[in-house]
Amino acid sequence: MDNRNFFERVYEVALLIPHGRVTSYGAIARYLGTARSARMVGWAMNKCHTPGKFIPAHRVVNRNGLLTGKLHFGNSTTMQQLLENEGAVIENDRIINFNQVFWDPSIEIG
DNA sequence: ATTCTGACAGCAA
DNA sequence: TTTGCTGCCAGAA
Repeated sequence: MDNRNFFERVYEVALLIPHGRVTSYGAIARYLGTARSARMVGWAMNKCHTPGKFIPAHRVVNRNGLLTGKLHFGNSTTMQQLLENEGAVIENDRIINFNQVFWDPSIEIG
C-alpha cells in the first residue's frame, strides 16, 4: 500500500461529492475504513492545494456542519460563499440545511 | 526512534 | 446545554 493511497482515497471521495452536497470528515473516514482517522481526512484537505487537481474541500465540513476549515481557504468567507453558491444555507459559519445537503459516501456509494 | 501536531469525533463534567 | 478533555490515525520535525 502506498502512503499516498490514503490521501488519494480522500481526494477521490471528495471528488465524488455531488454538486450542492456536503459531507463530513468522519463520513469519509468511515467510507475509507478508518473511522477514527477523521482528522487525517481534514489534514489531507490541507494538502489538497496540489495544483492540477481540484478538490472540493469546501464540501467537507465537520459532523456539526460547521465550516471549521474556512480559515484555510485564504479568506474566511470563501468557503461559505462557495457552499451558498451551490445551494447550501449557511448562517454563522454553520450549514443550516446540513441534513438536507448532507451526502454520506458509505451510503450513496457503498 | 521519539515527539508533536492536526480543516475530527465521542464522552465526561 | 455548553465547554473541555481524551482517543484515534498518519505524517512531519
